Amino acid sequence: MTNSDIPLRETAPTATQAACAQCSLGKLCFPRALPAPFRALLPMVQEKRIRLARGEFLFHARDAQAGIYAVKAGFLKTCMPLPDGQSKIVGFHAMGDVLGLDGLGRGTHTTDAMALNGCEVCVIPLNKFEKLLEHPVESVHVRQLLAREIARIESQAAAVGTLSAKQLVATFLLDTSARWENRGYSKNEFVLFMSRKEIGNFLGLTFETVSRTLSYFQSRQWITVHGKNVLIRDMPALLSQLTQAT
Amino acid sequence: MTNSDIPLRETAPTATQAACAQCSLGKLCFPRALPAPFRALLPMVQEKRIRLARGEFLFHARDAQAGIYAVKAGFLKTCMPLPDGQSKIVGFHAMGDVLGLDGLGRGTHTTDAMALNGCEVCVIPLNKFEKLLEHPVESVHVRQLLAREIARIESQAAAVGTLSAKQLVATFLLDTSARWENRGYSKNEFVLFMSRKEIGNFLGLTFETVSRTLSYFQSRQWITVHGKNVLIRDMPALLSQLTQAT
DNA sequence: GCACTCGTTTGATCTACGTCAACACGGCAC
DNA sequence: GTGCCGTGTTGACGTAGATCAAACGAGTGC
Repeated sequence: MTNSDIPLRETAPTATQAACAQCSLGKLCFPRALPAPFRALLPMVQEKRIRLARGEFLFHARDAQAGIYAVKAGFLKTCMPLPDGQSKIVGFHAMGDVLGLDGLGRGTHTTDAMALNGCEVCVIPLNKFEKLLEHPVESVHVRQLLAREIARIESQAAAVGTLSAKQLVATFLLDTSARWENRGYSKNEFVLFMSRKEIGNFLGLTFETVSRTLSYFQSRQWITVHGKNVLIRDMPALLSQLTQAT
Repeated sequence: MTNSDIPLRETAPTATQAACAQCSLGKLCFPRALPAPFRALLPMVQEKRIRLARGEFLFHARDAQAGIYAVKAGFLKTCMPLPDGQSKIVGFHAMGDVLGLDGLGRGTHTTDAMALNGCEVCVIPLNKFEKLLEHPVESVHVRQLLAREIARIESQAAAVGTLSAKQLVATFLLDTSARWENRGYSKNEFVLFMSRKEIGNFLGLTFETVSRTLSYFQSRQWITVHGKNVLIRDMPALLSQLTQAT
């Protein structure tokens, strides 16, 4: 719990820092969101990168928390185990997302995190993360990350179990579109990085219903789907679904 | 953003501090969870208490965030507005709960908070809250509150939209029971402080289904319900519902 | 006392979505 | 090429829970 042994500003540049500086994540990435004067902190927090193959786990629920993770490349899902042995996907995560914050409360994770394809993830070990948090600026940043996560999950929780299948799938497409747009890609044309089954699990629907609903949207010319490729052709029509009575 | 003008430890005891020291919330309350050396901070953070009548709002979604709230007495619900004009209950809150954390991310609330009955709520204005957070111990405490909130909502989101009505209502009863027990009351006999309609909204069910499910549990002698009064007579039977196939 | 409202229970029916099942497509091994 | 397997689409049918409806009890005002 002492913070006197960390030479905050004096740390010399290292290979890691250089790597961060060149990182394609740019301002999306968690450490990079630091204001310029605090960039020198980076070498201290970032320990290593992990590569994960499709299906590998970044962490498991009930694992002692090892650290905080920033997704550099690839896609992951986080799943919450249910009492009946099933498990439910609570989030999809892409480049620039931060994972593992759920462990800050109790020191153990509450979800599993699994790679959906080849992934590269930066790891900040927990003890280094704690040191970093002694810095007020960074502390505020993390609090904002946590609060935004609360807002995101709350709105997800509100949607599932209230909205109809059409509303849910429309919401999902629009959310995915917005995420791609935020990352500088087209908001109208993108590739889904998860299967119909995973979308269904996430939305509380069966994969057949997801498939049928996508087909329905396509039959109305609102979208074009070929496997995982999606082209949005009528965004307003999708938006109007959200306000439909049923 | 300066922190030099706050005489942290020198503050003399005040009426407010005395009030906190005698407060019936004890260690449940947010400021009281501070370790003893930091109790002196209290007079600085707690500005006032608000009284709310049934149906009054503590804050609205999109309000600029005014502060952080600790429930001293009574019950509240937080509701998230949905795009179709409906609104969904995302949480019930009782004595000792902290509200308003969702606003830390963007500075505006994402939910409405409404009193379910007569309430008394302690308010920590945001600027004072920020000052308090400059203290590392308190900063950790808030981070834990946030992380727990994430875990709570995540597991709620996982349940709704996946579980059957019987599973949802059983979970709800068991959660409510655990909350009462945490506060030092009986875990087998308690009073629901919300209507069937509100339970249904929270769980993603209609109030008729909630009512029918409670009647079903009663017909099996697992519980006794008279209006809002609940007596749990067979906790294991309720627990076994959670692991039922359907 | 009566009238009125709101919350709750219970019954009868309807429907969105789940379930089961058949088939098509694409990638991969060989 | 052929066979296989995982993923996706589409159809037929079943059901959990929504919807519609009626009746009851507890409050509240007068």
